[in-house]
Amino acid sequence: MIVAPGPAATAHVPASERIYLALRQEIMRCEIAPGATLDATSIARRYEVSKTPVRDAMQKLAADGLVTILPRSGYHVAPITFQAVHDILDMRAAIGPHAARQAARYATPAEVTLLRRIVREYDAPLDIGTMQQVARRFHIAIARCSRNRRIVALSENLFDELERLLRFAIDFTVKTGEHSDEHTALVDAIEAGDGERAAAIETAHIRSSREFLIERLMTLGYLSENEIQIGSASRSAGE
Amino acid sequence: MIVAPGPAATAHVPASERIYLALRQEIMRCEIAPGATLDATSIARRYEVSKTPVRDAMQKLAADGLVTILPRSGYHVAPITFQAVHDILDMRAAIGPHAARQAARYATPAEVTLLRRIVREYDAPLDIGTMQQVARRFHIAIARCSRNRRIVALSENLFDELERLLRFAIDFTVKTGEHSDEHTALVDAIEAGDGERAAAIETAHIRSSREFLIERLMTLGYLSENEIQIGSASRSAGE
DNA sequence: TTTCTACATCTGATGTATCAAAATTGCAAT
DNA sequence: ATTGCAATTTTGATACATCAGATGTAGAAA
Repeated sequence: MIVAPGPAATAHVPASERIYLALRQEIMRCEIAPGATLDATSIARRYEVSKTPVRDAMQKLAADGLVTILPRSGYHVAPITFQAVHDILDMRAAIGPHAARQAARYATPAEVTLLRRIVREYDAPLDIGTMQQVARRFHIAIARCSRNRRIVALSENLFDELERLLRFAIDFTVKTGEHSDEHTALVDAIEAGDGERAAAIETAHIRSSREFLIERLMTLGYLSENEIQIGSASRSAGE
Repeated sequence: MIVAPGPAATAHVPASERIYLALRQEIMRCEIAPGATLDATSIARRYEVSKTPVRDAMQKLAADGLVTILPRSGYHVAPITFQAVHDILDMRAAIGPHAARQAARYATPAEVTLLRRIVREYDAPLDIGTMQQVARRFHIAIARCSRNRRIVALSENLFDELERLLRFAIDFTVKTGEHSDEHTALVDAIEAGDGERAAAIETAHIRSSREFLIERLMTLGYLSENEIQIGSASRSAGE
């Protein structure tokens, strides 16, 4: 029962997936402006395919919340609103502490080792961009420890979207070096199996992170009053 | 101004939406068995449309997590696994208390009134089915108070899926009459603006709800060991 | 006879080209 | 300036073609 001479494991390039990934990346990097209208036909031309896979891609993007589909009208990439930023940060505040608490219950020694390895990456001075990447991996690793696939998927989604929303607001060249202690303490709590302490640390961490980001947005002129609106007037998204 | 003689206000029946809703309902009511394979062609015949809207519907269902798409292979309705039940209940444990806490911050008097009206429905003796409906409306009303659209959407999704997962396990004719106090206390805390108390009550509530459901599942013979598996062998979902 | 492998077939998803319907846009007329 | 109509644009749907994977059959080896 050796597995044959396998010509590599089916290197499928499911076309619609290609377009989905490509568009997703462009949207996330804001190479396609928030609020912009997407024309299925021209996209189909650009990627040299028909419109059907484009439709599939649009559906997937809509599922991610990256585009909204107005029936018989058009595909719009989600605008950046204060509401959206708030929702995401608030959602992290709901998920993060819970994930930390569950991680304290379920994390294996191997997983704790992985967490420590990630934390160590904070030692080097990092720009905000890569720091966010590290933070992303760290928190998603914790999410995995929670033994809840939904939480993992949701966490990934939140980080992705947050990255996009902040791309407008953050100067990615800024250097920072910090947080290492906080993260170490969190891993310690997880290793000790102290769920409440882990949750508390994560709560504080997310709160400070949230305040940092909000303040930064306000400093940079977004969030002037209590409304940021980059992109089309958000059609009240209906029911 | 006046909306024309309108043949009814554009009773848009966006075909793909029709099929999506129809299939969704069938899947949720387990009229289509968990783990079953869906044939796009026959579905297209059944609803007298082409395959394209069926594909769109499948994408949406996949986004809801109700079907999994194996590329070039088939559409399968999600099997019922212990993991799935666990994930959903755990997710509620993460979201619920946070929503309650935020509701305590943001709820308007009108919203509190609405919540009290819903709680009052518990006074009459209800079977489990309608009780779940009431519980659903109650918790979603709270989610709305949190001012976080994601939390609202996620809550709705969780309740929907939970309903499906439990349809196998619950005897919907059982009568129960309870919980009214717990819910009243929760609304009181929200009205008083006491977020921590609201969150604590919700935590306890979800915990007892969870235990009730798990115990019920075990009593009924599901969850024999620590695995329930209705439907196809869950292809280990990769990655 | 049994089993394993190689081949052929068949099913069903994926993609293309085309068409129809609806909405937005621009123009013209009042 | 506003309203109504027509033309363009773009989505939504259909029918058809293609292609990968699953299934079934037959033949060879044990």
